[in-house]
Amino acid sequence: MREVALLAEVSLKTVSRVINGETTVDPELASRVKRAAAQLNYQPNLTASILRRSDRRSATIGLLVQDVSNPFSASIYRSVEEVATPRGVTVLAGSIEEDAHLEKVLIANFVARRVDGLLLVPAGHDHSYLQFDQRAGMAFVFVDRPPELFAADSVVSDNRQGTAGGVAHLLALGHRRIGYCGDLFRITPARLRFEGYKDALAQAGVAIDPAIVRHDLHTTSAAEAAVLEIFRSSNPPSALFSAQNRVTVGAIRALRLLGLEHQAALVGFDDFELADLLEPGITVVAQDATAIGRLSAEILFGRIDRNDAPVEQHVIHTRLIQRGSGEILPPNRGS
Amino acid sequence: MREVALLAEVSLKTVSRVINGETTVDPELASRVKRAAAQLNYQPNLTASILRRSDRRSATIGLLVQDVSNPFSASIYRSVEEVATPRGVTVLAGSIEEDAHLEKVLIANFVARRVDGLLLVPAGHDHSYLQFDQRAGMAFVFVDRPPELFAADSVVSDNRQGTAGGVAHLLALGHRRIGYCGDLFRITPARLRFEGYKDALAQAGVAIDPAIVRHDLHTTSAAEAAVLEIFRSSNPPSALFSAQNRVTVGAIRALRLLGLEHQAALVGFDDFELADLLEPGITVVAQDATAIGRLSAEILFGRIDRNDAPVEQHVIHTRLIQRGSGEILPPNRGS
DNA sequence: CTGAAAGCGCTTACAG
DNA sequence: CTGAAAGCGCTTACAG
Repeated sequence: MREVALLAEVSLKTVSRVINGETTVDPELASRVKRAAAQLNYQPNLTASILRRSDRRSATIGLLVQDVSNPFSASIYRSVEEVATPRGVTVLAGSIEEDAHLEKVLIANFVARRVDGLLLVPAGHDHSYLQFDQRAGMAFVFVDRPPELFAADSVVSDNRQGTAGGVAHLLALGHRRIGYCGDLFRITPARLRFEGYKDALAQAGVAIDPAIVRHDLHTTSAAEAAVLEIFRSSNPPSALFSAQNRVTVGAIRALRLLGLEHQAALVGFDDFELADLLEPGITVVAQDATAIGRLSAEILFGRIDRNDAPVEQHVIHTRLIQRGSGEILPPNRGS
Repeated sequence: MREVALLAEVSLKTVSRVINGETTVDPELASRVKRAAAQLNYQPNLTASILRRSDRRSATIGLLVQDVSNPFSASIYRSVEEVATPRGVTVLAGSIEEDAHLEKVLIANFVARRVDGLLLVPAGHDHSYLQFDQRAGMAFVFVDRPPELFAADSVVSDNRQGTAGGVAHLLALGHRRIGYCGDLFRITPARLRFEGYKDALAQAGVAIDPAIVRHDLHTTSAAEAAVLEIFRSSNPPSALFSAQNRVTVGAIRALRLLGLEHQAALVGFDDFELADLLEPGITVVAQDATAIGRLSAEILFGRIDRNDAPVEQHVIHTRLIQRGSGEILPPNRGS
C-alpha cells in the first residue's frame, strides 16, 4: 500500500480509501491509485486490516466437526457454507476425531486466528475452559451435541424421541426381541438414543436383554463384527436398531454375510445415500443435517451481532422413512 | 501482551520470549510471566505475530474443491488434513461449485488472508490471472484437474486410460453398443474420460453412436433422466459407461426404474460407498482420492519450502473393481 | 476531499 | 539474559 501511494503520488490514507471503495475521493486521484495498484499488482492484506480495525471482525468463522468425510458432517459443512458465503464470511474447518485434546488444540488455533465465532460438534465433556474466550466476546454454537458445564446455544436432533419412534415402529410390527448397536457411549447423542431405545421397550413392557445390546462401535467394521456376533448367538433378535450411519452400514454388511437381510428387521438412525436402492431398502430415522447446519450458522451470526440474547437449545425433528428393512415381520407373525 | 508485561513487571520482549517458548529466559521471570498470562487469560494473536514475522508464514493452506459434500472431495479434504495437521498447519476450505467467478473470489479471499499455499480443483479454464500471485511467492498445486495457460504442479487420475480400460472391459465381454454419460463437458477430466471412451471403441473398431452419448449431466437427477431416455429409445445399448460418481448413482436409479439392472451392463468412473452392497454390485474404475489428496499436500509443502523445483504433473492410477454390474453379458451372448 | 500522526499486537534488530 | 526502539500493513481520529 505504501508503494502504491508513492507511485500514485498520494497519501497512504487516500490509497486506503480507494481500496475500501469509499466514495469521498476525487475521481482523478482514485483512477491514479487504481492504475498504480494494478501496475504493482497490489494485494490488500486482510489480516493487517483486521488487526487495526475497530470492530475487529475477521469475516471468518470456524467449524469443528468430528470427521469432515462423514456424510453427516459434510452436509452440515455444506449448509453452513451456504449461509456464510453470501455474507462474505469464510469458513475454516477442522476434524476433531472424537479426541477431546485435539478439540482444545483446534479451538485454541482458531481463537488465535481471531475467528468471529465457532460452530462446534464437541468431543469433550467439560467445556468450562471456553468461558474465558466467551467472556472475551467469542461466539459459540454447539452443533449436534449440547455443551456441558458451559452455557451456549445448541442445535440438536431429537435423538431420544426419534430413536423411541423407530423402536416403537418395530414393536408395533410384533417384534419383541430387538437388538441395539450404538456409537461411542460417551457421546451424548449416543447415550440419548439408547435412552430412547429403553423408553420404547419400557412403554411396551419389554425387558432389555444386555446380550443383544452393543455400544462403542465407532467404525463400520466394528459394527459389522458386533452384529455378526449378536446374530450368530443361540438366541438372536428378530430386529435390530442401529443408532448411527456408520453402524448401520456395518449392520447391513453383517446381515448380508449371514444371508439374513430379508429375515431380520433393521432400522437405522441417520439417513444415507443409496439407502433406498439396497435390497431391502433401509428404513431410517432421518436427521435433517441441512436444517441443523443452516440454523446453527444463523444463530451464530445472530450471536456475533449481539451477544445478549438468552441461551437456547434448538431441537430439529427427525423423521421415520420406511423403505422395507424396518417392515420385515418377526418369524411368528411372518406370512 | 502489553498488559501481561505490566502485571509481570517485565518488558514486552520478555513476554514474547516466554510465550514463544524461547529458553534464554530466567526461570523466575518466566514463571512470573506465565502466572500473569494465566491470570489475565491472555490469548496470543497469531495474525499479529504473522504480520510482523520475517518468514511471513501463516501456517495455513487453502483448499478449494467443487463441493465439499461430494464424497470424492470429502476424501481429498480428509487426506490433506492428515498431512497438514501433524505439521501444525490449518486447512481453510471452500466450495467453488463449478463457477469460475466464485473460484476467483475465493482465491482472492485466501490470498488476502495470506495462506502459505493453495490446493485447487479449478472450475475455470484460464489461470493466467494467478501468475502475479505466483510471482509474489504463492504456492499452487492443482488437484484432479490440470492448470490451463499457467505453470503449476498438478496431481490427477489417469482419466483417459482408466476410462479406456473400463470400456475395453465391456467390449471384451462382447458388448458392441455401449452408451456413455458424462459430467459437464467443459471439465477437463470429463473430456479426457470421453477421449478414453472413444479410444477403446476405436481400438475395437466400433463406431460411436451419438444417440447413446450424453454430456453435461451434473446432478444425480439429470443423469437419471438421460439414462431413462437412452434406454427407452428404439435402439438401446446393452451396456453403459457412467463417467462420474453422481452420474453413476443416477444411472443406477434409472436402470432400477426400468427393471434393467440385471440386463444392462454398467461400469462407473469413481468408486463410492455401498457400491458392493447393491444388486448387482457396481463395477467401477476406482480413483484413489486419498493418494491424490496426500500427494497434493506433500507437493504443496515442498513448494512452500523451496519454490525452485521444475513443475510436474503427477498421475495417480485408477483400478478396475469388478462387482457384477460390469460383467453382465450382452443379450446375444447371454446364457 | 486529503493527509500527517498514532497505534492494532506482535517480532526484529540491536544495544546493554 | 533483558529491554527500548522501530516497524509489519493497515485503519482510526483528527486537523486542514
